[in-house]
Amino acid sequence: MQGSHDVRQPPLRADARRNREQIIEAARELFIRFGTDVPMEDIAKAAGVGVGTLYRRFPDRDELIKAVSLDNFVRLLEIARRIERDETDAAEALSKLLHSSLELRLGMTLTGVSARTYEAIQRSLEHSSHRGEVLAIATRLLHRAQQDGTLRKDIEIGDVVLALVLVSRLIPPSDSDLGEMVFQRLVAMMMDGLRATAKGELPG
Amino acid sequence: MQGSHDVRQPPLRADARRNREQIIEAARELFIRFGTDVPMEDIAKAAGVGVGTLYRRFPDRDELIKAVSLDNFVRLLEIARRIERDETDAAEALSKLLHSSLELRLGMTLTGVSARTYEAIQRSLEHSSHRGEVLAIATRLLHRAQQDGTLRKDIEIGDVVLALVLVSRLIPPSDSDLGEMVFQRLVAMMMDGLRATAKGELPG
Amino acid sequence: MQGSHDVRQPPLRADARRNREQIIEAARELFIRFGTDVPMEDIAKAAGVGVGTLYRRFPDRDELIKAVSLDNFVRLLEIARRIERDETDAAEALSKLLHSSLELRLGMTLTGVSARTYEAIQRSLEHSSHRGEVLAIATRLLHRAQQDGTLRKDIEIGDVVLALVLVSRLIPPSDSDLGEMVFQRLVAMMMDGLRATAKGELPG
Amino acid sequence: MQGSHDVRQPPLRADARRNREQIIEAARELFIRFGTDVPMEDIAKAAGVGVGTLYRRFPDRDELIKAVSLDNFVRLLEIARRIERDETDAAEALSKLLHSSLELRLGMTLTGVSARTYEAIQRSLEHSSHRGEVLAIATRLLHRAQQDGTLRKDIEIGDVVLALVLVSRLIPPSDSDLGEMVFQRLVAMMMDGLRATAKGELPG
DNA sequence: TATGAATGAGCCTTCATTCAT
DNA sequence: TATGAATGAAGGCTCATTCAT
Repeated sequence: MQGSHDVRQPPLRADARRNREQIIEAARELFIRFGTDVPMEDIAKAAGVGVGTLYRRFPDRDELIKAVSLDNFVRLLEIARRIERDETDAAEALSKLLHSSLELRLGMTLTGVSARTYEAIQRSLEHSSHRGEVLAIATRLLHRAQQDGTLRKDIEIGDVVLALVLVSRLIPPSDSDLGEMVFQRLVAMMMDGLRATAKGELPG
Repeated sequence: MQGSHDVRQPPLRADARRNREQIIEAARELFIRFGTDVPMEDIAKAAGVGVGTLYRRFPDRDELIKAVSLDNFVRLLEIARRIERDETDAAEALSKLLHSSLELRLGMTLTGVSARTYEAIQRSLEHSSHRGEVLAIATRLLHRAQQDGTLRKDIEIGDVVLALVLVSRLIPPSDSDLGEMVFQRLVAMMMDGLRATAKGELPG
Repeated sequence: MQGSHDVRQPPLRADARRNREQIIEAARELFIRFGTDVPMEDIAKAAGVGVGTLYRRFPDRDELIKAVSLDNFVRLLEIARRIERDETDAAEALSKLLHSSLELRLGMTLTGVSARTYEAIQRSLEHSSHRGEVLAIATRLLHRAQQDGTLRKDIEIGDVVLALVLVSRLIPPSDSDLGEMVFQRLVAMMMDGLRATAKGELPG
Repeated sequence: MQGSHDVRQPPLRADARRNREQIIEAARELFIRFGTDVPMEDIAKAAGVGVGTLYRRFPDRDELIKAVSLDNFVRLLEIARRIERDETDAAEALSKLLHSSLELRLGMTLTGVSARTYEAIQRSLEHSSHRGEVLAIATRLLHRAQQDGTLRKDIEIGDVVLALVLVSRLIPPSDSDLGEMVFQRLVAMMMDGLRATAKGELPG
């Protein structure tokens, strides 16, 4: 699955395709830094195109958000597959997956996105299919780790996902190395919370 | 919380004071639900006053955000003091503090707040003083818990704060009981990550 | 019914009311000259207010069109009543009514108004009530004229209305006196078409 | 109508010519239904070509309007000639001419056409030549009818033209048969207004 | 030559803030 | 002092027109 995002459309012309990718790239960047309500014009400028081009490709802001979000999942899926294939220690694999999601800022702050839009995005076919596959991989990893005895038995994949979403939503604290470090510690702590040695009782 | 939030101002008349409180209350509510960029007019309406009144009290949006944020810390400080006084188990106390912050949605999503503003808020005198006191309490609790051997020794108060901010920033997951439960599990997991039994090495 | 256009609203402040009237006046003028799709900003400017004010009063273009249209009918109703009261010759009265409608450009070209909007306007309560009253008067006049034997018996009020709408939709041929004259001749001709002496058979 | 509408151009290739005609046809259709300010892209799509092709044929919207309008007159002229040749009763011939214009929606609402453009169109050579011929025919018919004593003597060709423009500008009343009927009655009434039996005095 | 992508000007609308009542 | 009206800057989006493929 290397990339054809559009279904049932005549393939884009080479230049149009390049534009599309630049727009998504620029949008991801700006969404992460300023939230999903940055001016469309800024996105267009960052992508090196006019607003018109942006709107031709993505009829409105929601479509663009959806596209960026989908693109994120496409990348993550690729990563998840590689991790599952290459990493034998299941708990370690899960940890790597968490880190990767973080790097993608997968749960970028969806500033100003209405609940309706959010649901729509989630429900979109391709989106949910990719998400489903990533989840399937994560679930397999979790189960293996639980059977290995490295992760506690009373957690479910939902707990992992929530942690992930949560962390990735953190506004990057000024891009500094310090910020990076803070992230790392946090993830490490959370992983510790997931381990089999943990003693607390989980509610629910 | 013995009252006058403003320094060096003649105390407000009773009705003016009531207005001020209603505005802060309404703003907190709307900030949590829709982000800090809700229309000022909506806030005024929710508070039952005209925009003019709102602006008389808070010269601009940033002032209002600052005020709501400060008000949050005032409340939290009160809670923190009570917890420290009443709860003998330090780790448990820290856990309660985490939960309370959560309930206040302390780190309400500061949508659209520029980094500059954010810093300004943080630096503001009263603000930092309250925050400092809460932090001091949390630090005492952490140290006690570490000496008790209930929390691991390689964490610092910053880790706790980050966890706290993080969790409190969660978009309220649709107000349902399920959402509540999800919260609880997450916090429990994080607490487990903080415990002395945890085995991982923290980076940094 | 001298003028309170808003139902169930607190009465507007004096200045606001004046603005409202100026806006309607300006809009009527520009709608007639350039169609109902003139830039809102031009209307605001012509009314001597900012766009914001215009939008505060009329949430969107359709509301403005509706208001202008209603205002037209309010005026026409007043005129119709006076004519019915003062003019004893029924055919002459009808002719005068035609001329008045014309002067109001009652059927100003509703450029770019969607069918949906158009219907909505027609259906609006106040609108249809006013229109209904004008129609009632016109119908009475027509019947009287038919009994007098001055107007032909095979026409109905709908024929008159259509003629009226039609004529008033004519783009004013460059405001000249010539244009005025042309109008007059046309109406005269149409009246002749309505008279009892006419010999043609009407289809339908 | 022996074909080349453009003067002093090499005749178009067969396919180009077909494109041209399809565009004019589509434009007429859309102009009538939505006014002359429909998006150019819609016209192109309806004609089954790309916008580029449309612009190659008609450098801008005004040219297209002019072309459609001219095409209308070309057709009308043909009709007028046939009517004059075949219909012996002059008043009846005039009536038929009115109806034909109506069917062509000759005076389609020139939404958003600036006065300047409008004048330009009128003045254009071919346009005025065709219009001139139609007018000449209409004038001959009018005179004949006046001498026959079937039409009143105080009207001029301009009155007829105005009536015609007027009627043809009617927004197609929802395509229904009822709408058709309404048209017919109106034209009949106007013809009656033109007849010699009419008694009114025309101003001017 | 035909196509449809890209551009950007222009209008629409919202809303923070100011100010008359 | 409280209110809500007025302003205008800013961002959204559309579409006429140009231009690369």
